Amino acid sequence: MTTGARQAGDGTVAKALTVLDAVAEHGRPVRFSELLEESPYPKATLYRFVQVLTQQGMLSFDPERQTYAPGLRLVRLAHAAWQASSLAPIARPHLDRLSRETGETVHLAQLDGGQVLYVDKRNAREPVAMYSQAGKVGPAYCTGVGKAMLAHLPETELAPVLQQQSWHAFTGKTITTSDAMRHELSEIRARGHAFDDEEHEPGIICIAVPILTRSGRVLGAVSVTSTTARTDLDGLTRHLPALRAAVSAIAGEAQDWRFPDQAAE
Amino acid sequence: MTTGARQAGDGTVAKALTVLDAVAEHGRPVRFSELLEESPYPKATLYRFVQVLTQQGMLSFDPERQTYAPGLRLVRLAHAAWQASSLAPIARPHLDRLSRETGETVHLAQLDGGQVLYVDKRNAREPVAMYSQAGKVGPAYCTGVGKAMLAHLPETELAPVLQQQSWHAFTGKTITTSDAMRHELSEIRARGHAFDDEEHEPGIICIAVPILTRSGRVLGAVSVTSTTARTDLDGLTRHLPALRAAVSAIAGEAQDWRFPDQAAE
DNA sequence: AAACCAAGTTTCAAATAATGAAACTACATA
DNA sequence: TATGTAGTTTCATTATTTGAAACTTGGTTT
Repeated sequence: MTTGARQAGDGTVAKALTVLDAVAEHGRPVRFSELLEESPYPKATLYRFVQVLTQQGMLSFDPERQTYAPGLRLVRLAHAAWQASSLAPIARPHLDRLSRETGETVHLAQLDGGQVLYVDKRNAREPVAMYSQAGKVGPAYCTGVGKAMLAHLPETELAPVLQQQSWHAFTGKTITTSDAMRHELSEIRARGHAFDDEEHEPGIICIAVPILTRSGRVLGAVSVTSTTARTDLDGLTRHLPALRAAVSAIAGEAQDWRFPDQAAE
Repeated sequence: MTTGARQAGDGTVAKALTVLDAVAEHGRPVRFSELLEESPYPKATLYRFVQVLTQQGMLSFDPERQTYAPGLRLVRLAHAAWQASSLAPIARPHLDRLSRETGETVHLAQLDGGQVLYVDKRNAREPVAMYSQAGKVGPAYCTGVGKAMLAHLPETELAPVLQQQSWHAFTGKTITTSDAMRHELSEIRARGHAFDDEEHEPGIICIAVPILTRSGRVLGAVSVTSTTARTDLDGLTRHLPALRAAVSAIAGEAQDWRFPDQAAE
């Protein structure tokens, strides 16, 4: 095994994906020269990567502007990813109903690498959503869905995750230490649901419930979000029955469908 | 010496992406052996590809069941792609409005490699089971959005695309030859909008309008879909004003956003 | 108009990574 | 224990990638 300086020289595919990331991170069409500035690769090498990726549909090239953007092949792949590796397809009808019943914003999230990945979402007003809203990641330590999931992680998984958190104080109410979080998590465990009391964004509050397998393994979480202008934490608890109903329906179907028990790793 | 131009054997990256596609197409976690069966590559080679892709986060591996699924990095990239290179973010409010006004299913599509890629969708108030979801691909020659876009393709792009079509007769009304299609396309061009008269699915009809730049380049298309049980082609034309309004709004914003006259920001 | 410049594209020998048959391991089943 | 199946590793061979530099293109300055 090559320890020490692990250069990017350990795989052509890896390097090409680096370039893909670079384009994606811009969020706007990018010029070749812009990529070149940030790239560790020489002109000709980067040029070839960009050519291959474009030819493969992973990037799209606008010949008028001479700019590169993420390609439509990625959109296609996304559909598959969303279908296959998330709870979203199972949860869809239940989120729809929850959204109708509560009239509030609804989130479905899963835990990934210590972060919260929003896998699906219903807006307070719009009844239909796409995977477009998946792919957004957020902090685990200051969101309702994040804390709901952390509360049910076994210690061996929880410890490293807590270590990864940035503990940035987004608001005055953000929990910013591991110890405080462990206390909060035990309360959430006892209570069965988590709140986000403006810990991430001022004025935004939510109530969240974890999706668990029968054996207690965490699959994800669902939350109902509102604003302090419209209600308060107590007010949110009136959505609990609907929230619990949705979560247990999702858990039941997920169990049958795809997540037989036993933890990984 | 350049060997005879063979198929996709022209790059490691391309081959790896092929593997990605294979996993994505399954729509469920796949075993290594399943991939091996379909793969043109020998065991060791495929194994290395899968290893690299997993290590890179493009695939995720479930060690319990020894299965591969599309990975989280892919979800993130895909989100970026959807945001940056599709019309969806621009079109969103307009699709919402069109959906409200018509009460029917609304599709936003783009052309990708001779196929129709549905990049966004709004369901009808009465949901009808249908073959289309955001991120899915469909045939260009027998869908309203597909024909609307083909009608405005320059000849140099149209010819190869027509050659790629399968011309499978999904229904008795499907157009199944290039010549018939060229005639249909000229009618669509003259008329300004395309119909799908049960050419893809029995009972499903739609009206579609292309999204064009000022210079006439095709960006995408929007359609309003209904069923023969509820209306007919003439009936669909009453949605034309709303459809045109949505399309021209999208075209206008797309022009500003994606094709600015000056690089700014 | 000529000179210049910047961005993008191509070349080619050297360096490197990919290849794949076969051997090996792990685990399940007879 | 024997046998089969799925997954993993090895390593000499082969093909691909690499990147400095030269070249092209299109636009701007002198």
